[in-house]
Amino acid sequence: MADVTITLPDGTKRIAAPGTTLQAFAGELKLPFKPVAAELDGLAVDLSAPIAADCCVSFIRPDSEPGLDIIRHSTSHVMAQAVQELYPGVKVTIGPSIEDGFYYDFDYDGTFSPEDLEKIEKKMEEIAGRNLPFVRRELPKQEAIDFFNKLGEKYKVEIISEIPADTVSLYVQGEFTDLCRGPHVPATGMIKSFKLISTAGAYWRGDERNKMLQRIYGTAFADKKALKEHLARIEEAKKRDHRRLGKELDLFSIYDEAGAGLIVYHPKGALVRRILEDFEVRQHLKRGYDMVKGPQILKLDLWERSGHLQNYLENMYFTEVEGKKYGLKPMNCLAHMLIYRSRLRSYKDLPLRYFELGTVNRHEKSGVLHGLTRVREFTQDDAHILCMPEQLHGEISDIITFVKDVMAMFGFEFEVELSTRPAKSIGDDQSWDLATAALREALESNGLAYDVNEGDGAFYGPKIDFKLRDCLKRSWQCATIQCDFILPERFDLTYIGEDGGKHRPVMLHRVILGSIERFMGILIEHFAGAFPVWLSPVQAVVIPISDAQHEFAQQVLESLRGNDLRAGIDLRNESLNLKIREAQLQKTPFMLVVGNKEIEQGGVAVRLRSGENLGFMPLQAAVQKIKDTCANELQGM
RNA sequence: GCCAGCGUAGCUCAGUGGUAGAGCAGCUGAUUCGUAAUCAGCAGGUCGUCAGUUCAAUCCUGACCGCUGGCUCCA
Repeated sequence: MADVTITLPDGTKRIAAPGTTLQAFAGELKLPFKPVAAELDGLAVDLSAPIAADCCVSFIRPDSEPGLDIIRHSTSHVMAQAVQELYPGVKVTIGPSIEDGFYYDFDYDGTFSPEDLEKIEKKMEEIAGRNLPFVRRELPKQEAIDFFNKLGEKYKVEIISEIPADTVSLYVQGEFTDLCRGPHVPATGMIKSFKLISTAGAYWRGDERNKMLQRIYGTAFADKKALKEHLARIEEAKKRDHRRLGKELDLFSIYDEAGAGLIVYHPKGALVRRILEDFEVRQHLKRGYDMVKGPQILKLDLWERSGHLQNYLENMYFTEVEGKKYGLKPMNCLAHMLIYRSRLRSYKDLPLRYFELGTVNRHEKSGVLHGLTRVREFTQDDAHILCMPEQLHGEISDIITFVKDVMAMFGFEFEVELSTRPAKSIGDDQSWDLATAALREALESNGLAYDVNEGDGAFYGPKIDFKLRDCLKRSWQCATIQCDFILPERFDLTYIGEDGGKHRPVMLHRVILGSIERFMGILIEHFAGAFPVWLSPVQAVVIPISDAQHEFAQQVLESLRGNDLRAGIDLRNESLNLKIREAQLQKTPFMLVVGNKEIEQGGVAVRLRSGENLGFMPLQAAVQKIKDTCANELQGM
């Protein structure tokens, strides 16, 4: 048989005998790394695969993204083997690699304790030590089903039954066989740097009606050093956790006595929040929104009419006044629709943009609450835009620009998702299609990359979500734009068109920051507590060196406040070093030190929280410096 | 809501079947200081709540409340 020609990534060509395995071929190449698998004509395959014909081959580095993915996936198989060796009778389900690690879900009647994880880890090391090859087997579906049936692995049987192909692939390592697409590392000996992280309950197929399985999370890397660095990074990230910083910076707290998921703002947290809200009001007025304000409770009939009672009941709180039932608002839209309906509207009035910093209450399941990012009472920077269908595209575009501008100013990166009609929803197909198309077009004309989330829309319409990540890479929805043809109909909202006839407006629900609470949480983590100066609760602290400068320091403080700066003063009988240290730990942007020298020259010595010492500045110059910094941060918004 | 772990002083955390400790913070006094912790003394807790087991529970058991990590859900 004729030799085959292999093209390498750099374009060079090699000749090999047909049937040469990739592993053997890699050996000839003297690669500077130990490959975990290869790409054969763009398809990831095992190194044990033979080269049958002319092809392009590139080898996958263990420290590359696809390489780590394969290592983690193989590690999950090793973990499954370890678990089955230690706990006979445990059924395996699925065990994929995920961002930064992997997990495997087991059907086990007991639970895994931290001590169990240690045992499993030891067993995994033992299996790695056996250096068992990962052997790929392909067999007809029915044979695979019979095979797993014999083992009693009913979950595997269920999965195979749903695979459309005629044959499936299995991977065998020693006594352990798992259904798997592959590829895998050549042998368990390549699994060296891993750690089991945590356990969790997880519903089979993610459905809470199904049995809860026992999930074990772990992570794996190409080498021990990378693993150690990863674990250190997580520790480092925890230091900027907003729950921790919220306490350290005395911003807010949550009290058992008051209730779970309810935020109590301390002076500095309340101030930051207020500054954010002021910023929002300015931005909305600038962009043609009108401020409105609805009540916290509205009669039950209204919630029934809007569809909330049918679709949002389990998230709502109710109360009764003089025999009349009321619902505490979980959303702000109702009052906004009433305002629209309060008089006859002309097409010349549209679009109408109603903006409200609306505080809503939602009953969230206890297990989902999380610091500021998932709470039971929060304030949305909510707006409802009522417009003609032909204005929809422009309005959505403007909102997207609004979101982009605000996120850019804070320095956030975000991900975008388009969510379509869910099972539990109201309205006809035509309206849903129209609304979904409008959102899609606006995204595309703005050149935003997005993922589609089928069936994840609100019950009244499809939506675009903008997601930010917290310090531990968890993704949180902040801005959202929801298109709604349904509520205007339910509330019989109309406008008089050019033709003198009645027409139905379209409604957009949208938020920019989302919830002020959640956004603050993300902000705290993003800046590690060192807020931009314009947002800092204390922009400058005056620090006299000793009692002798107290009077002058007070004058400096008054002057700062007179210039609309948020300033504090540290008059404690403590050393300069201590005061500097504490101001630093509080992330105060400007420390204005006052000693006798400064009094003589009528100014302050300026130190930044970066540690940089700017030295003496006349007081007015320091004030101007702070103001300039703020203006610069706000980028003219 | 479900699975697991946790709940000890204001905070961070030790600890034990015979009712508890450290550091920081706090208070008092001394010190009056030049850019990340001055020194000394004092005080501080029905060990999340409620039941149960026990001669005896902060420790063991159960329920509840809350927190943490996930799952489902969601801004």
